Amino acid sequence: MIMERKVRVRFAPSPTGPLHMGGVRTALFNYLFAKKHGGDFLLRIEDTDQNRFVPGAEAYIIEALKWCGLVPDEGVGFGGDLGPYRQSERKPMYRKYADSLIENGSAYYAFDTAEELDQLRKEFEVRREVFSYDLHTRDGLKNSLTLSAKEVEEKLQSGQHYVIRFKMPVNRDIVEEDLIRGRVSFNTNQLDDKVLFKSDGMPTYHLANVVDDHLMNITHVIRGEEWLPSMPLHILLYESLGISENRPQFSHLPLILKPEGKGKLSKRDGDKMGFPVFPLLWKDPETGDISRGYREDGYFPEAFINMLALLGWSPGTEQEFFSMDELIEVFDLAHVVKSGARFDPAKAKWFNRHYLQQKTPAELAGLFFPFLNEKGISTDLDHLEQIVGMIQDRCEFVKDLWEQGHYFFLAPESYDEKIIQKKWKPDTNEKLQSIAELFETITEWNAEAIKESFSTFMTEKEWGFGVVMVPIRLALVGSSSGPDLFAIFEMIGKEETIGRIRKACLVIQ
RNA sequence: GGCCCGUUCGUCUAGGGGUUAGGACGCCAGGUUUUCAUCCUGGUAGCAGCGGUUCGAAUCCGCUACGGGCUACCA
Repeated sequence: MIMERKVRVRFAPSPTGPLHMGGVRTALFNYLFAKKHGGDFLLRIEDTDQNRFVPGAEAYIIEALKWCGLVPDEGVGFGGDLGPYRQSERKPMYRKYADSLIENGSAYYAFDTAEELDQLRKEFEVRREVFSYDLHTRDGLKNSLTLSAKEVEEKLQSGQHYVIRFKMPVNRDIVEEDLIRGRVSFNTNQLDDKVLFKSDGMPTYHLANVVDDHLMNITHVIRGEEWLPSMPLHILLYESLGISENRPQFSHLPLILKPEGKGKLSKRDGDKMGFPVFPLLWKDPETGDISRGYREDGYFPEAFINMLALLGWSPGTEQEFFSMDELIEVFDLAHVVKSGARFDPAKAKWFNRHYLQQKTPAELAGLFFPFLNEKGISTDLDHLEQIVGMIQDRCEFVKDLWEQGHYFFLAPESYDEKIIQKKWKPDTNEKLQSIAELFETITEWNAEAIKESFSTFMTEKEWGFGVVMVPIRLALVGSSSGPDLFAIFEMIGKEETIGRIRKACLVIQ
């Protein structure tokens, strides 16, 4: 009986900047797959390119994953027995793999300088061709395939810079069953001799990723579609290294596309259309540029995750709201969509609205409280809870509570001009003054009692409800929207209510 | 240019030989309401095109078109 290996997947970002929401989704799908199968989710930092290192990016990635609830079982910042989990710290481990490839003829030394290769690319371009270091060109270049053993030895000894390239085999069909896409095939004649080991002594992504996945017992590689073209190289690498027996299975996720226009979602789209592209706010350490984040924009992590889960995956049912546990329960690679998905910022907001409505007024009051403090407004939580209960269903974000309820704390400083034009008649002042007088006489100040006295009064005067309600609302709120007016009267109190009505009469003539 | 992947309402998607092609967001209309929003109800709208296989194709195959990705000593 063959025992199934424990599922182990990894999220392997490069710390070159803030984590894109597409990256978060990749992490999410990896996490869901791992948890669904009782496996491990690892975080490995792929920092083999020292030139692209950005300070703070790694900490950002870790914080973002934590905020999203995608906590790794192993990895940088999370412990684990198969570390280090930062590739720069694994540098000494890769050399012997590269050497073994040279030894068995799967790879070779190449001494061509970057300048020489650039020059070649330009020459090819003039002829409208594309230079590729491959079976057609490698025999005419400076490498251990064309140079004598002696020359190679001399160059190596003299410390001349070199890289190690994979020698792509001739005319082999590499066919792989991608767990999302099904059968995908490539012919090696179309593939080039990728650099595996750089002249600075670091492996490239291709070598490091294969070696590390092997050493870390990774069973499934779930990554973005941009990696699909290098899958045959990776498969060949496992084979040449003699470690293909337990090699992982591959799955390539579709990309997240711009809401409008062509191409994949980028930071610019967010700036242009006013939505975040990153989970957390990011300040570029070099330029100082700020990129907004879902967290700082007021999204709940559960809304962000729910939205992301349904972007490129569907449960096959009509359920649309999922907790993380529910996602784990039903997640399935087979239901990942193959085509790229356009991101819809309106739907992200809609998800946030849903999760906000799910919260109790007490919970929301707790979240709103610090926000008010920042504005220098002090109040007590019980009072706040009552207010929140009145305006919660009008909000998508916690910050909307202010937009929808500022008048509970501050008297309006101005009144909507359009509403004045439309609803403030010549006799409105007089009517409001008499209503203020009526309010003076009310001793039991609650919505129900006020409404009763008010109704009686209106009937006596034979005034239409609609004629005075809007002006009063304008006086109290500053605009024509909001919850039940009598509830507002009760909430802001008798003195304040009367004061605001009288003030409006003074200001609006 | 070459290679690879993809294509169902405007958007996210279900559906995998026989369905009135389902849901959600958005949008529109109606209802509720003292206002506005929420909410409720309803509506709008789709199988890229052409060939083939088949009694029958959104579904299988091919071609075309379109979209996307890759094509660095970046990941």
